Amino acid sequence: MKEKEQKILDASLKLFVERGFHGTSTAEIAKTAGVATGTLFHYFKTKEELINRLYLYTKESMLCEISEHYDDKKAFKENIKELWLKFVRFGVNSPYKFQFILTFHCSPYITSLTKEQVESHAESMLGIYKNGIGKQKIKEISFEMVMDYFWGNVVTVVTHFEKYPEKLNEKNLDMAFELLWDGISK
Amino acid sequence: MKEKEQKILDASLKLFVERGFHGTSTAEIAKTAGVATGTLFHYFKTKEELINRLYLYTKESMLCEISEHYDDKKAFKENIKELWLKFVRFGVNSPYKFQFILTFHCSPYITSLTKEQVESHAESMLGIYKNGIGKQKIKEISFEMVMDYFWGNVVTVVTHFEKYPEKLNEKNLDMAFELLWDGISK
Amino acid sequence: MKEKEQKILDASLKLFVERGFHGTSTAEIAKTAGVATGTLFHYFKTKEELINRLYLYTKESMLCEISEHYDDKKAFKENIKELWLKFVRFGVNSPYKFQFILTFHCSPYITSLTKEQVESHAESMLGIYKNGIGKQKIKEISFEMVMDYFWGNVVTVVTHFEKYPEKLNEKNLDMAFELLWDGISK
Amino acid sequence: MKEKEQKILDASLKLFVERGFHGTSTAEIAKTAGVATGTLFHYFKTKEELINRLYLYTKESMLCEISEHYDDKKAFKENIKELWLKFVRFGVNSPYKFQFILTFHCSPYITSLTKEQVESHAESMLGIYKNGIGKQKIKEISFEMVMDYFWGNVVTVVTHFEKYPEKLNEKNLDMAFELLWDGISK
DNA sequence: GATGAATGAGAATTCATTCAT
DNA sequence: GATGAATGAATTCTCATTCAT
Repeated sequence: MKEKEQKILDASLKLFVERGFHGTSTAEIAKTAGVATGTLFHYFKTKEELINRLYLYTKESMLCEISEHYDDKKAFKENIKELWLKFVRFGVNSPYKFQFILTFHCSPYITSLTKEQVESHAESMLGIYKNGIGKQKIKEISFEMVMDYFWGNVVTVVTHFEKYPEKLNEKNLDMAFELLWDGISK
Repeated sequence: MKEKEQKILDASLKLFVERGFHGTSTAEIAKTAGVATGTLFHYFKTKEELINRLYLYTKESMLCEISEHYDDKKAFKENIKELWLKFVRFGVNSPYKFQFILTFHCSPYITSLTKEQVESHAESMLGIYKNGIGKQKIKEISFEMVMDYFWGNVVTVVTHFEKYPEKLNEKNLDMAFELLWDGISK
Repeated sequence: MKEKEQKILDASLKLFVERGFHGTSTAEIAKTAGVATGTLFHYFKTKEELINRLYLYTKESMLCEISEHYDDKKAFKENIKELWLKFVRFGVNSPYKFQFILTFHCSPYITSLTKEQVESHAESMLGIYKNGIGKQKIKEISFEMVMDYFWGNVVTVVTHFEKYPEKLNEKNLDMAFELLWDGISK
Repeated sequence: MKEKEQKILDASLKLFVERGFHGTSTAEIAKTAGVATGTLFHYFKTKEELINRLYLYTKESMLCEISEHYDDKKAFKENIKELWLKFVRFGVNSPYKFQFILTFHCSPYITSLTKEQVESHAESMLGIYKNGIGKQKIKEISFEMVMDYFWGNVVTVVTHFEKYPEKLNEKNLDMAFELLWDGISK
């Protein structure tokens, strides 16, 4: 990716999260990125294309950092905790990207075409779920509920540590995971 | 409250949730409410005042429906479940108001002055928390964490049942609460 | 005139002078006058009618205070000084009315119909002029020039004493008149 | 200065003089200037900035044309007449600029910051005044009064010749100056 | 007479987008 | 590729005027 293109993505990530899509003008993005407005439209045909490309970029960033593989040698709880930790760490380390995905996942600016382009984290979760059910480790609740609960928990925890950064340490992370685990495990 | 004022609040609640603050024009709000644009500005000096008054209104609506009292005769778990249910039911019955509070609670359009005007639900939660800790019913985690976890759980559950309305029944509500309870209880 | 009608005239005189015609809203006039907007439009069909009636009112006020008669017994200079003094005193004592006439005499809001309704001070001036020319007291310059010079002088003097109110005394008034007199007299 | 910027200044000069600040819409200015409304706001951030920049521009125009130097070789009267003529000629040749300065010099739209940026014509006048007093050529009246009288006279004369353009000739200009000179000289 | 809620055309200003350089 | 002047539709907000009470 060209340097200016990257700068535009970075600037718009920050601004879209802080002020929303309609609250951010392309002029501001260009200014923040240190380029001319014409340059922005050279790389991104429209503002909508910009936010869609930004969505692809952030989602890829996240999936890249997650990319876990279920490890049969480890205990089931370890496997799920590892996945959980990866999401939480991504959220804590890349708060803008995390918040962007959170905010714009359901927004009308992200076309369904874009959404199709990113494989969801559902697949890896589905494996874990089936395994957990099979081994009778987790309660018999629907896959959708577990998915939503897992993700909701990640969001809650990331948001919490963003509010109270001084609380972010291994012990509290472990405790936070136990809240999730004790909730879903048998 | 005057009839037209109410219609404007209703219309803006819907539109702000669906399209965001900057994504909704005052002309659209007025049209949806069935009044002239001038009328909107007769009741609300600026668009910002409108969203702030809307915030006060929705928050009051919620607190009005929650307004629980801790009942010593009931078991601790019953008490906390009742509070949880009230929030979830509010979210399910008033999805726009619930989503509005969720989206705009942290938005820069809501002034701190407005936020001061609504007593948070923290107070009732604090009573329950202390009681739970005292009776050694809940894990020894910080109050802030319990608060965030409780609220995050409510959000997750409401969102889930909005996605899958056919799943909304007593049994699934109970199961959803158990996810929370087993997480935070000793 | 009804009390509220008078209050509206007073309020609009002040506001039109301070902020101009378009810079003053009827709502502000009503508020300053202590009446409802509807009341303003009860007494004055339109904003334009208001400023036209205000023009008639201020012009009448002035002409009423001027209303001089040429006195053959007095010296020619005395006669003209008396007229000059009356204008200057009106300007100093009723600065809003004076400024209003000054500003709106040539404005497009005052219809020619309105202007016709007020006899100008030209008539009395014409008498003086002819007399002055006849007695060979004043230079042989056109009537129009004398008129404009006389009136320009009044405006200059009134404006000057408004800027430096501490200088307003008999001596300085006399000196100011001499500037005019020595200019136009032979 | 860019071509479109100049066209906007020219158009607003005409319209502000003819209809006043609030009586002129930015849309009209843009239309008259032959540019889009957006272009106006590209060069002038607000309507207020426009009128302030216009004030600087007109005042500079005038001072540029005046820029006299007292010439000791000439008679005192000649010197003062030359200055007077320059002002009158500016007013006659640039009636819009002259009227604009006249109307907006005391208006609240022109910020004091703007006024500071233009050196007044007072300085050259002060030199003439001191010289005149010193040579016992002019009456012993305050500097402020002479200033106001001189300027008031210029305004009167310019306005008069605008009303009666057919009267504008050397002879009448001389006569008009004599009105001023005989007024202030000993 | 007096009120002020209601109206909608019009005001100043913003902004995504284009295009000549 | 890069720039930023230029555009005009859309936005927030104002205001003269009306009319039911």
